[in-house]
Amino acid sequence: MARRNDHSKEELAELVIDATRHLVDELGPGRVTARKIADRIGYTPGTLYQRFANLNDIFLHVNAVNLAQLETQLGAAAASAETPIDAVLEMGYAYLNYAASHPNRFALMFTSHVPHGEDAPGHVQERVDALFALVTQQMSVIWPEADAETLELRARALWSGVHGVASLSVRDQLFTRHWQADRKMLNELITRFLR
Amino acid sequence: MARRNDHSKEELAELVIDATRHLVDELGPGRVTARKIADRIGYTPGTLYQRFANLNDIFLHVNAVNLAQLETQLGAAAASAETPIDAVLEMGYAYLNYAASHPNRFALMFTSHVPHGEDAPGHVQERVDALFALVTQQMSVIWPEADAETLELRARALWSGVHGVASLSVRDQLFTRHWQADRKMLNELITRFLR
DNA sequence: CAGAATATTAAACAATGTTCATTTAATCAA
DNA sequence: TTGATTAAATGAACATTGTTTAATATTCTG
Repeated sequence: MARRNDHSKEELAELVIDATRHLVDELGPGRVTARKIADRIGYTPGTLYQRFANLNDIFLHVNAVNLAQLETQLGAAAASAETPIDAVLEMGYAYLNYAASHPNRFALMFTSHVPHGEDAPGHVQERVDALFALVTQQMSVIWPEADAETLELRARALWSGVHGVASLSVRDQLFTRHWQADRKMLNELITRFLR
Repeated sequence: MARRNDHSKEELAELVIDATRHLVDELGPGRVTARKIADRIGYTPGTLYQRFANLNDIFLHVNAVNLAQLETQLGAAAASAETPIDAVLEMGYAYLNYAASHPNRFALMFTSHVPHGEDAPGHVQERVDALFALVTQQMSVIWPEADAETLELRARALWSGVHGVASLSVRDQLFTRHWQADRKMLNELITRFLR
């Protein structure tokens, strides 16, 4: 068998990314192998390397997709809020929720060894920027007189905090058995910061 | 060659842990292999598996050592401060500093896939607890009237935030080119929280 | 319809974590 | 001082990994 034009380049790339996405969900980042991806889409491992530089490259593309998805969820959460403070809170909960619902995706994005080299899809940085922008936007409502630099700093500061809670929570490194400790901590962190 | 009593069980275990610690520093968690560890201490890979269940087990022991070291540094930072708020700030800086100085150690502790199973050295949880305790302690000075549960929650909330800044900073995921952005963010986060 | 271009494969490579029978030295009993 | 027992360390093997590449078979082009 060789050269069956079952899929176009773009279709194949999407097949690979999608299969990898699901494999990551099912097995966790560390157990996703080139052969498993190839198996799932009905190709052989070698094929992957024509569209992607290596496995890491594929993971980066998966991250881009997931970040975009996360971004829309955060956007929706913010949109449903009445006040800017509520918006940030809701976004925080949405973030926590995403991490809890898709721990493996979250791990791939933030707690796996996926170095973003030159060949990385520029999308990733853009997506993270967009994420921070959502927070900055709310803060500009809370502090209308603050300059851009201050807002950027504060947004990143608070959101890093939110990220910290989510990170430790997914990895069960909070070591507390309070019910919904992560949500309570998030509430504490955000309200004290924005007050 | 076989059975040369060059080292006792305990000595050998320490040799392994120490060699792994340095290899992690030099190569990053992902590039440390059983053969490299064995090479460095002048043994063969098989030997590692008499003292440790597997590579992951070794990593967990390395984490325990590193956590203890981090703990002493945070303790020292707090001790040198005048006020409790300063103490938390200094601890935060020390945390950030440790992450920046030893990014690979930090990665192994928090951003690598090192599942802590049953066989895990209980030390790890105890070390994390001790770390949180350092923060809680300062907060009990700031809020003398607060009950234990509130303090625990607040300490974990703030420290998760600090951890978030450090995490994103080590991985260059803050995507800002402000000079010492991480330190500024940390200051913002802590002072606003404790104010 | 011949020939060029290319998508896909299959096989190979070195390196990985881990296991285990074998070998060698140290320990113990006499 | 022997001989037998115990245990430490080896080395070879295994399956699996990411990645490369020559060969293959199909589609495209003239």
